[in-house]
Amino acid sequence: MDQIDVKLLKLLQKNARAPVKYLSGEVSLSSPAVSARIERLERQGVIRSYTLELDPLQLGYHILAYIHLDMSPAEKPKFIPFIQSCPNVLECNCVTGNYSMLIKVSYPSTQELDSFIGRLQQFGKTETQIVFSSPVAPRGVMV
Amino acid sequence: MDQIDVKLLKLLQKNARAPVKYLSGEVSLSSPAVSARIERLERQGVIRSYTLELDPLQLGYHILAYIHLDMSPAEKPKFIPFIQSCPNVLECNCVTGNYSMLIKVSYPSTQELDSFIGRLQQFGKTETQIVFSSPVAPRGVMV
DNA sequence: GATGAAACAGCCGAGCT
DNA sequence: AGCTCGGCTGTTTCATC
Repeated sequence: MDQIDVKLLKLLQKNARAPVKYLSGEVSLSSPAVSARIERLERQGVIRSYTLELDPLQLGYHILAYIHLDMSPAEKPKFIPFIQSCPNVLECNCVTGNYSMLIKVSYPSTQELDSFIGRLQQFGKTETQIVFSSPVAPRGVMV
Repeated sequence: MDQIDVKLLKLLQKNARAPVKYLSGEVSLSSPAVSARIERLERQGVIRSYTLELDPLQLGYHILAYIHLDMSPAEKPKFIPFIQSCPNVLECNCVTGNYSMLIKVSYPSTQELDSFIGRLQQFGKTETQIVFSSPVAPRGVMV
């Protein structure tokens, strides 16, 4: 992991479909050399995957919310498979503090969100925060 | 936006570098037809960008945390530019409830996190939750 | 939206430093 | 041993139907 790797990651983060030829010009290396570096970063697992950033609104997801769930540890074995099977769950984190789970969800309307919260309450007490705006839109770590 | 568009988005979400030829086979269309659809989705803004999913740990980011910030609305004009200029801020949302801002950050260690929280406190009261584990790792909306 | 042709990029070899 | 330059294959894109 040297400075050239970092630069390649930055460039690919901006556009994951950037041609190797373009990248090689930016870092002043040959195409095969860049190819080999990218392949290594993939093998090492630094690059987990190439993915899309989509517009939730255009896909009909108008409601973004964070749900805090206060759950007893005994529920966890049941909770984990459940939460992983929910397609609208964008993120679920086990965190410090009273509300032990922090869940990020996206739904077409508050109606579906409410229904989901209802199902969540079998695991514990919830507290929901609706997102109004995002001064910093979700993004990956900066390399 | 028909079912073919949805399928293309799903495939690209799994691998944004998938060749058009492969995609065209999956949806039983010709390459130019698929190319045109992708181009349209880009123009419409459904596809915001092609990006990478990176491993934060391999990049030295060992601490992931959510910070709740209780800020008076008067501070907002100063706060927004500040938070947008912080490279370690992965996300910043304006939410309902007392703690009006929910900020997701990533730092190499608790030391840097603590220093950041110190700077945040000029804007209001904070409450921090460290992430232990992520049963559902951050992901985009499912199409 | 499909087909065929041209341009382009990516891959793999050989030669070089 | 690693990098750079060459040719070859496969993919993308454009014009036409």
